[in-house]
Amino acid sequence: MSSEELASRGHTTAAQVRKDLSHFGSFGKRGLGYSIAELSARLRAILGLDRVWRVVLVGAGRIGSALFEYPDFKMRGYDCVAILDSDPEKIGALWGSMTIQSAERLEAVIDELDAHLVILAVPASAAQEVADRAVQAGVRGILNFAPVQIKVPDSIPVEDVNLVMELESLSFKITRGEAGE
Amino acid sequence: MSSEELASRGHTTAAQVRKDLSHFGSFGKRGLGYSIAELSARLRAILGLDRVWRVVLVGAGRIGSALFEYPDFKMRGYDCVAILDSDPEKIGALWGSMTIQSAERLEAVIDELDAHLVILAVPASAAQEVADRAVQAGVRGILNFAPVQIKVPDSIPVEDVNLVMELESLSFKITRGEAGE
DNA sequence: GCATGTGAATAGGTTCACAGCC
DNA sequence: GGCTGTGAACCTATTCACATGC
Repeated sequence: MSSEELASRGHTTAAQVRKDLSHFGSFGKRGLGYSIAELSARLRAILGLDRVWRVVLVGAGRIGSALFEYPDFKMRGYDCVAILDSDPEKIGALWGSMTIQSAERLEAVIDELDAHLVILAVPASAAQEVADRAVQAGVRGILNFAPVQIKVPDSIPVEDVNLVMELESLSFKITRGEAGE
Repeated sequence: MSSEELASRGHTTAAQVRKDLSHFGSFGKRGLGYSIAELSARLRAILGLDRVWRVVLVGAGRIGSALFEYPDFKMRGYDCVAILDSDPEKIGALWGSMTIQSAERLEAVIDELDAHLVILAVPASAAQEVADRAVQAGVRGILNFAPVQIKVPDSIPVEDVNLVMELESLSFKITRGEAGE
């Protein structure tokens, strides 16, 4: 496949595709384009997707449940090894074959199960405390759904997903009359 | 509040805050800083948040449910005026005081209720068709949770939320050993 | 011949630093 | 004195265009 075709699929330009890829090496063949199989394998390695990431889900509410049921989740190499919640009503309940455990067990499960990532699907008021404890317990990265900026050491990457901000971005673009995407 | 303090709260620099704000006008007072009340009002107007946006939720699955229950949703000026699904088992069910309607009614509800935005919480296989119909019916913007790039006219902004990509971004940052955020 | 990979040119965005105003 | 608003300097990212290799 040519950089031209990759670009059109990815909402970008051919030059951009080539420049970006060249940053990590030289994967194509001149006159021919890129081999999908090879490109895919190389990119998976670069992105760190050629391994299993063990994930602890904190917060067994609706967002947590939506994530847990997401079909691509396990398929893409993310293994949810524990579900925690602080609500006594929920603790002990089963999601599929997994038992919801007490949020107090956060440090224990990260340590015992050697978890790499934590998904924060808790209320904003609890997010910072859970994040602090997770970092202390040795977690490597955090996916944060709580609508609050959490503070962690620079060495721990955090990705924020804030649904209201996505809607606000739409509002802005519509209001300004900008082009889409 | 000074640009310095705004910066520290927003994970950025004072110069950045001033430059960004200056793009939309001159909201501060020299020697004093910015009035929170005025700044907030001006930014809300710029972002188009000083009005109600009517939203149609398509897909009454777990993601849809998580969104619908999100407390900030209505509070921030987004009014969910209809919930649609194509599953006959779900049609007619109540979420709060709202009845889930047939997905066939998409054009009808957009038109009748003068909806501005559509939230796509449907499987990837259905996303493009729903998007096409929504655009045809006059929707102004789309929030897309389906893990697929939908094609719409340039004049219609689309925001994509892809949970797996957020995790992959974490994987990459951890693998490269980069700093967080 | 054809499409990559890459320097050079360009555009865009961030930081600096200070004049101007409170 | 303090802090904004902004041109100038700087840095990063995108686009161009072509030499290189299949």
